[in-house]
Amino acid sequence: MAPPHGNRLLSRKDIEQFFERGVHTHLPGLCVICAVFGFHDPNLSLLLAKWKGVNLWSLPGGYVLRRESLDAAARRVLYVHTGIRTDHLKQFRTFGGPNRTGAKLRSFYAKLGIRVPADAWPFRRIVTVGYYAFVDSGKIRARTDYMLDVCGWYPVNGRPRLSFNHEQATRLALEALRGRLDAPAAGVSLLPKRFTMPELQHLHEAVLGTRLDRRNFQKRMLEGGRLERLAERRQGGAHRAPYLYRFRSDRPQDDF
Amino acid sequence: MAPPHGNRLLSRKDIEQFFERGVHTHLPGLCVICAVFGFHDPNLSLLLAKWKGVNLWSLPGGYVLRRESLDAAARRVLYVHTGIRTDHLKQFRTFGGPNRTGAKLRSFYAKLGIRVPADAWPFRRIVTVGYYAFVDSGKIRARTDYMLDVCGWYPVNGRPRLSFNHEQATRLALEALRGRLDAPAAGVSLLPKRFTMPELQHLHEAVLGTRLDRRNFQKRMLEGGRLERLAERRQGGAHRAPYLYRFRSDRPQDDF
DNA sequence: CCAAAAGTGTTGCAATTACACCCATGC
DNA sequence: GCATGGGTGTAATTGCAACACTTTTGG
Repeated sequence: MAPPHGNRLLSRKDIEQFFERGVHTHLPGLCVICAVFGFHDPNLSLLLAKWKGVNLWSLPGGYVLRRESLDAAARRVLYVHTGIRTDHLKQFRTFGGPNRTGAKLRSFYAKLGIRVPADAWPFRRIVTVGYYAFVDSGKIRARTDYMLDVCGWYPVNGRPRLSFNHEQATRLALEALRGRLDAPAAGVSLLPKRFTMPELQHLHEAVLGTRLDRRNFQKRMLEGGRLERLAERRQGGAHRAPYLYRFRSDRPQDDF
Repeated sequence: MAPPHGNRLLSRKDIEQFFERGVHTHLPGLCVICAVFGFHDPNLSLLLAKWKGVNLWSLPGGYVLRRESLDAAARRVLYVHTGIRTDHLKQFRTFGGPNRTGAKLRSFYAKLGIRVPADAWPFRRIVTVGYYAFVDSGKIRARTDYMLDVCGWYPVNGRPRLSFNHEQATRLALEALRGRLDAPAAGVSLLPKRFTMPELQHLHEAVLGTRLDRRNFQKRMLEGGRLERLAERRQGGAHRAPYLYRFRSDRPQDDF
């Protein structure tokens, strides 16, 4: 995955350029949003951004270039706003009500002192393709581009209230994520190469929002032989040392 | 659902108008397609259209008006091309590769003798929101608008090969349809108000593409008490007369 | 030595699958 | 009367959920 825009996040200049030339470089009337769920044992969080100078929280999102796929747009947009890279973005729904607009953004750009055409397409009706992803929020720190005051991880339960229709989008994305948990090797990419059974269990529990039985969980994970137990145990924690496991790499992993 | 365009299907004049004024009335770069599955005991079919004068088969599709939702666009588009109305269109996927274009359509309009701007947006890159539906192909006859030679039902296995990416879209739509079969009351709207258990079973078998056990099927359908058996039986067929059932209407039906 | 986490197997229930016989009807 | 489809119940299996005791480790 080549770094888009080099390694920079969006700058003020990028935004000004977008409003000057965006109609040539981007697909008008279309945007993508990314519901990025983060896991850091044992917590499930959501990547949220607060727009600079206004009381506006949302999922990270942005516009689609004329020469890139929607999937690539989701990856790039996530990167240029938050510095986060992932290849595991999946579509969950496209939103296209006639009253969905970016009208709220006008005052945002006004406060930043960025001159924008009053009728630029980002302020008018917009169709939004929703993506979700699941990453390790311990490893991955979010940065903030020029447009944002804050960008970071918030607990899924007890997060700021989101604007646009992102509350609804988040609910749908979480449902989609839950539906993927029974896939073989679900969640592997969020754990270190060698991980313990309790760690894997916490991941599942965080996503499902429920508690699971240790023994039944272990049985389910081991059946099918995708996991391999190592001789070694994880030392250093309090209490009895748990075994380490790793995923057998010879099998295809759909994963998150 | 108010009849769009009165009760007319698309005429030559509508198409000419679209290419003159469409940029004002429609959202550019966006279209919807409808994978409409039809059931007529015991066959599962798919609604397909052959474009006039060219060897081009596809799912029915069309463009989105500036003032309508995507869902409404899917309903309207289906109607104005095929005369079919349904409220049960559901989204299954949005396709947005950078090479998806309507370039093939240029020669189509040329053969029809319709003057179109060479660079009109329908020939350039287009993002497509896919919808699917499930209707009674016995009750519902498809008509053909001005653009089509043929529009009708074809067996899902053994249909003409589809252009654009509609083969892939059809596969994804069928998967989505199958996933809805375990919903309560799945498939009711495709059957007469009073129907027999074998009829309901054939419907499920057609969608799943497998055979089911009569007794187990009946058990599953009856548990939960959504079906009510009537005293009457369906007379007139060969062999033993099966009971009639109807759905209890006091319960919410998601259905297809 | 106590608290807290991790390892391990069995049992019971519920859901699903498999299966066989009788009945009604048309030809 | 026979072939065909429809009606019904039970037995076997499978999958899932519930559950208790022992081991290890740090404090």
